[in-house]
Amino acid sequence: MGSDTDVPPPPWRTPPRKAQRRPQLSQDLIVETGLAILDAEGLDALSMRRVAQVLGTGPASLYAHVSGKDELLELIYDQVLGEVRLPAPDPARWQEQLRAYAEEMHRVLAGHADVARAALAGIPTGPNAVRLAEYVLGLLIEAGMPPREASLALDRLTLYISGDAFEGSLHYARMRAADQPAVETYFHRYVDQVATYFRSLPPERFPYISGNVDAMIADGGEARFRYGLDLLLAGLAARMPPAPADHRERGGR
Amino acid sequence: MGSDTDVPPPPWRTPPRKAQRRPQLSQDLIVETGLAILDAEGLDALSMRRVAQVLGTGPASLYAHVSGKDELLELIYDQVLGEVRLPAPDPARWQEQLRAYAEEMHRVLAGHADVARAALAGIPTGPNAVRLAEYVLGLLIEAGMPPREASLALDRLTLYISGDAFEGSLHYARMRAADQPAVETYFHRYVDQVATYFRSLPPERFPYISGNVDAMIADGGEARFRYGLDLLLAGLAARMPPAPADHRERGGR
DNA sequence: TCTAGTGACGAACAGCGTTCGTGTCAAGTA
DNA sequence: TACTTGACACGAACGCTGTTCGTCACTAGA
Repeated sequence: MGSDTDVPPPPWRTPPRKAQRRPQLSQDLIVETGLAILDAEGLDALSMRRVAQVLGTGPASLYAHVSGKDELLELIYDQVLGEVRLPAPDPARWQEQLRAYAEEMHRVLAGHADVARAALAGIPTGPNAVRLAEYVLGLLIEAGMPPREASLALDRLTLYISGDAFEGSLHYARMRAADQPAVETYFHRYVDQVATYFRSLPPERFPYISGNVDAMIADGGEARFRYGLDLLLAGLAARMPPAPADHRERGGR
Repeated sequence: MGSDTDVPPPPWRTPPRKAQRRPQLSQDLIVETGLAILDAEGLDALSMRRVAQVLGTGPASLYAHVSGKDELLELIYDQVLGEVRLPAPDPARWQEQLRAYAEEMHRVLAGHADVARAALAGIPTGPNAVRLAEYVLGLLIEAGMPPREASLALDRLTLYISGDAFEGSLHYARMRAADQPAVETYFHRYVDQVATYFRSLPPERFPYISGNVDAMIADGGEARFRYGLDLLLAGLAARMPPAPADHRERGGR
């Protein structure tokens, strides 16, 4: 979406205009800088002062382009959503495409450290969020789902994806806070810690937990996300009207 | 100004016998006070200084009983989880009981303002969280689900409940920040605002959103939560092995 | 009665988001 | 070309946060 609206190179007029005293602050520049800090140092390190410092100015200068930190987070989040790539909708394959959408969205959110913590922290109404909502809504409605239920499904699916990414980002933040070197190292230690705690529970009072520790720690974040997605999609498929509402194919089933 | 070093009312807990010089701080008292502040003024107002102020002391005094704010939030959250009441597990009615569990949990979280924001903010491992996990895990395993899948289902269900409550608590926080008098007033205005925004979108670019605004705002938080819960339960039911013995229902769809 | 130790706590540190008042530069107008 | 205007940059400050240090009062044990 951003590729057709922005025109990055106007080379005949602006480039040599280099006023170092006035660094040409803009909302886009602030958002870009904020996202860079978020990716490099995490959400906890993202402060107005930090953004201003990177831009070589004071925090007060940002408020001419951004109403506050909340708006900055929303803008950053929507910028990230712009990376979500969607195939052309094909309602006949709605289930497959819905899964692809969820996994793509999850992939993008996971790729930007703990940006998901900003996702749930505000109600996203940016242009990219709207674009994604339109896609899912259209897919479900064209597949035959009543609009009211389609909006419910969109809402729940979004909540699930954001919630899972949010939870994952918390682990990421803890890893960062603990100065752990690698993701695998941190995760291994964390899982070990939880497993040890579960095993230490009195078996007569918590037989199911203490007796199934290995089963509880068997699956990682990826498998957990897919399992919940499978549950939601199965639930949706059970509610979807059986025959496609298209005029041509009346399949017997 | 600011000479009011006298603490006017400690209405939550008045030490009747002990000397006022030593207010007998304890972890329980701190957690109780923190929960009271959370309920009365919201999570944003819950600070170490605020807790200390209510207890008539300084913030440094709290650190002898609580390692920091994170631990305090975890303790408060687990205290809230203690309010969840569970019936005796009956695996034959696992679906019904699982729904009851989810709604009870949701009810308790919603009853404590934005305590849910503390729920997702930390990984709960308190005694009450373990108790609830044991209940759900046992219910699903005894109903015939493999332990590994049962732990997946528990994980996803917990995420969904917490995520939904978290989202709701954000609205609560915004209502509080906007000094809105009543919940209904705030919600009505918010929904109106979103609906107006959706209607203002160009119909040729966003036909499904702008054409179904009424359907999108039809259902409130309660209905949305139940719908997602239905999806998850339906997905689980489809994966559950058929009942072992007496009663089997032929699905009529 | 003396001593040891534990918990309470004032003060301070470093950082946060945000606002105010002032300064300065670029563009518009005469 | 000279003047005006207005938007933007920004230093400083306010009030807040979580947390730590050093000290001090008090109580329990000898």
